[in-house]
Amino acid sequence: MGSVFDVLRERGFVQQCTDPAGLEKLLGLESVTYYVGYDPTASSLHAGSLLPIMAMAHLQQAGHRPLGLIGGGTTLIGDPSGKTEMRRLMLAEEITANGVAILGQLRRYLTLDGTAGSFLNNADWLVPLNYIAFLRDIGRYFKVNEMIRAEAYRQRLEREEGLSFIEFNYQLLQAYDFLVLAREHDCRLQMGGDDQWGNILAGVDLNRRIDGRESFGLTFPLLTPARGEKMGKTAQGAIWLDAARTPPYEFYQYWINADDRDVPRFLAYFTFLPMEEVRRLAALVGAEIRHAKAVLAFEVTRLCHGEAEATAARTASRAAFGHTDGDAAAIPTTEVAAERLVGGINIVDLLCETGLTPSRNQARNLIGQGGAYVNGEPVPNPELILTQSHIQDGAILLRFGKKKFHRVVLGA
RNA sequence: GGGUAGGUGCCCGAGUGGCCAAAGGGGGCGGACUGUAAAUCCGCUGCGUAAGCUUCAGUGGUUCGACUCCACUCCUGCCCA
Repeated sequence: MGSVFDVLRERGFVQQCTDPAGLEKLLGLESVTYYVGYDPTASSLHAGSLLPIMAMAHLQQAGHRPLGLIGGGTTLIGDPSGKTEMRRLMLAEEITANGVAILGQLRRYLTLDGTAGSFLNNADWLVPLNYIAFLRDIGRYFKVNEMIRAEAYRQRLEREEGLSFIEFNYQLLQAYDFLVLAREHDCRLQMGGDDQWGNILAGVDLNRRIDGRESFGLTFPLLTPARGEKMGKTAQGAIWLDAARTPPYEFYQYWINADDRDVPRFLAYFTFLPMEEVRRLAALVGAEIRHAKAVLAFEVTRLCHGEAEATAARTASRAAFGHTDGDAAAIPTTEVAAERLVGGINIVDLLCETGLTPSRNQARNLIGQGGAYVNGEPVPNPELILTQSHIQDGAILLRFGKKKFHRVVLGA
């Protein structure tokens, strides 16, 4: 029987670890408290954050104790790691509100009841810090020549943007976080993206040097999808975990549209399917891969938004793409007053109103290129007027290109 | 603080008085081909039905006319202190 560490390893979560053998042993001996920090820079986490969340969930399922840490204090400064430019400084109230929202999202994956796991904000101990005391007690352990050797800082130093002093301090604060968590919550393990390796190491070092306490660090691979931007980001924007920002239907579509090459690891990372099943699905070839994508999309959506939403998203997706005649209600929908349809609505106006198209020019452009459809029929010209006769099964189905659907229904 | 080089559309990056809504590339989008995949090929990519309008860090100025010239402001890199 494999250990949790084996599970993490097998699923591809382990990029670097300060002491794999030691950590594996510890995880086998006792319930270990571990943490991952999340930056409350937005009121929602996005698909990219799912990787650490899933890792945390695997560990909790094995009986270990997660600490969900919000970087409320560090976000007041800005993290330079892997970022090409300095973050906008944010207001404290905004950061706190974001933290609350993020906690709600973490709770869908983790139990953070204060016993099985906890939720913390580093603003609690970072904000009251005394500068002189901090320099004396913590700062003395950091060597600048070592720090600038770290990849994250080196990149910044080489770029044109420069690196401000407060950002440079991030590593000290993150290391200090680990020290505090180790002392007050007996936290033994910090995990994070591979770009956090330097910061995590700094914390492990600090624990050893100040308290003589052994702690561990583990990083996840930085996920770069086969095509496109960072994980969880599309050119249209991020894929948020918040249903208000990214409706379950769109969330589902994001995953079902995954690149073939990403499917095997996505299944391992973002679902709890047993690895035998993952391997079976990953072995599919050609058009069959679509089955694997459907499973991926459903599972990830189910974990994030629940069974009902996932089912609705799947049904709507199947209906939209012509696989079945199911209920398409989960497709993004706009209500239009009945009387307006009596007079007739111009297709360009409607395209803009539904948000399918950001401007009238682009709506016309799309129509000109044959990329706009009403109920599956290409829109012949921008002068097309839609009336009640276009309603089919209670809605007008607009389509933008091959994949973007939108329903228009009668409203009050 | 001194010197110097810069700030251009989603990003990178040309442009250096009119021919510029602004080259080129990337990205994105549409079409064809497919499997709601990739690769490839073709097209589109500020707003406006149009006339036209608003963009090239900001403000003011010179000029018939400025992204291009001048002044000041803000921001950034590099060198010096």
